[in-house]
Amino acid sequence: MIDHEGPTPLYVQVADAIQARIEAGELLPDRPIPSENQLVQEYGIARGTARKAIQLLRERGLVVTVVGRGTFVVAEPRQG
Amino acid sequence: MIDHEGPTPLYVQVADAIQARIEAGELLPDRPIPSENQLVQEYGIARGTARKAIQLLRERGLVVTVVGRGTFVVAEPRQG
DNA sequence: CGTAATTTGTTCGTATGTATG
DNA sequence: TCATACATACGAACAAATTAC
Repeated sequence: MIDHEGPTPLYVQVADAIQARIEAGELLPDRPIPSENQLVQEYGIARGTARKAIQLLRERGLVVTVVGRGTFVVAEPRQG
Repeated sequence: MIDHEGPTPLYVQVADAIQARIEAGELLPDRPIPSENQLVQEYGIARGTARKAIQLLRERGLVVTVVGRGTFVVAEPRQG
């Protein structure tokens, strides 16, 4: 699922994978995505890599992060 | 007692130190080891580091942890 | 019964050092 | 030199379980 060798950075692959899970309806609006540590487990990556992936998703406007709580799928997947 | 500079990770040093205290009979079977906050004070470390040290001791089969109570020295230090 | 204090569990924020390409 | 990636470590906030009052 994640290619640790290929040219695409891991954090981009992980961000894309999570985005796919959101668009597939596996991860629902206002509900949390897996925690950083869970992403570390699921994808076999370092925490810093998980954080960069989540940061990418924030920049894409797909999630919001709350300290001490987690990162949540935004209610409106892009809109005004 | 704890070397904050050397190559050995702090959490390993702290785990080793606690194990030594168990083997020396300072920390007795079925009795609690110092709480995470006490370890923070005693060793001048962060709580996360104390938790990683305790996790190591659990993996070594030396202690068991109970939520809201504490971490206890196992009755049988390895046996069948 | 409710409240507070203690203790472990979980989560994100940040910084540093190391290694690789 | 820079980006990527991992490991370590400290800090802060939030949460749940237990115990004392």
